[in-house]
Amino acid sequence: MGRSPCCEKIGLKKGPWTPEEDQKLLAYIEEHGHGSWRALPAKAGLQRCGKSCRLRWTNYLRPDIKRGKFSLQEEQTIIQLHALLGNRWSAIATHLPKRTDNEIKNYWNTHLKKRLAKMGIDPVTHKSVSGTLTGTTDDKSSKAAASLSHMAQWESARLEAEERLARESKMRTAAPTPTARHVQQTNVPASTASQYLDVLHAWQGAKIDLESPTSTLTFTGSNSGMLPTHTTNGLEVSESNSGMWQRSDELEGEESNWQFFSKHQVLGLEGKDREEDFIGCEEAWFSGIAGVGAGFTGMLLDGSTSEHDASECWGESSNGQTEHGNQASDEEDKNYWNGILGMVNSKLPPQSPPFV
DNA sequence: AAGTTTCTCAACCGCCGCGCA
DNA sequence: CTGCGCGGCGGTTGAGAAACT
Repeated sequence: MGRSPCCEKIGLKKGPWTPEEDQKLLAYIEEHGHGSWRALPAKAGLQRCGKSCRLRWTNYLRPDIKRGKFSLQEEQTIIQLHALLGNRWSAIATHLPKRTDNEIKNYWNTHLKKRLAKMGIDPVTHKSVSGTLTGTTDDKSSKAAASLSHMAQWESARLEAEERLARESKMRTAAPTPTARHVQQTNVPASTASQYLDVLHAWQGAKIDLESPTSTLTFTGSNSGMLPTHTTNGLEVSESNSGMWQRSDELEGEESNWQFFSKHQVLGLEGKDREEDFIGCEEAWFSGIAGVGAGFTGMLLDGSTSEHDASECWGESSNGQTEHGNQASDEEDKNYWNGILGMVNSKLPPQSPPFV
């Protein structure tokens, strides 16, 4: 098409932004909004192209950005969503408030991908490479993988529906805010919520139809939707090996917010900061969320493998070297895992069967 | 202590889809 | 209907930092 470049290549600065440039950009946007990115640099007195300004703003200067280490919960969410969505970083970012797609992409490429690979999980397919991970059976693996595939298809359809609804709502209302893409998928106008819900109901319905051998879903009525509850081999807190999608109706009145609750949240471990001494639990989670492994719950419940596998996960040191053979012999590790189990047990609803 | 390798992440590049004229 | 401009997205790069030899 012979399109012109996004900006004049000559005379524009590239590379790292200086504090002065940041200040200029920040001051301008705070006063005027960004408006047209293409026109912004000249107005703000910056020798940058609009694209560079937009990137700097969205990835760094925006006030609603959370920086620093990813929490364990965020890591789990990223892996879960990547298994469902693939490299759709912007879609993944909509599920991680205050994180940018660029940051998530970087974190995946530099940390999570390597760790999954190291554990014998293909970071692309999220399937076990060897098929022997954590002693899982082939039968379990294939069923879990099939289930995940269904979920991926439905999540994809759901996202498309959300995008469509967002577009429709945009047509009906005023122009969206500059950061609309970060809002559009969670906040749905009441006028379109019913359509949105159709998709979500179908999504939930399909999950019922999946007839997972390890999970059944029941629904209890709520004011405007369904709230899935779970019974998994008599344990009510685990759906498949991953977590659960839940809708929160109480947040914004008529607005519906769908949210993925990780297993740790379901189990009552949410809010625990990622600490060095939490790596073992983290690794256990990785084994579970692979979609093909025995799962965190499985490891905890399966007496024949639980402590062994958990200890192997725990054995991974911070320098990235997997210390095979450093098993449950360490008394500290035992205490640690007992502590985790105790925490899990203490946070379970009274009617839930205890871990053994 | 110095050189080399590896890791991290901000920033860039190019393509794509949408909206407008 | 078509072409163009723009914003957004995902892949990639490269400079600096950290780790290793």
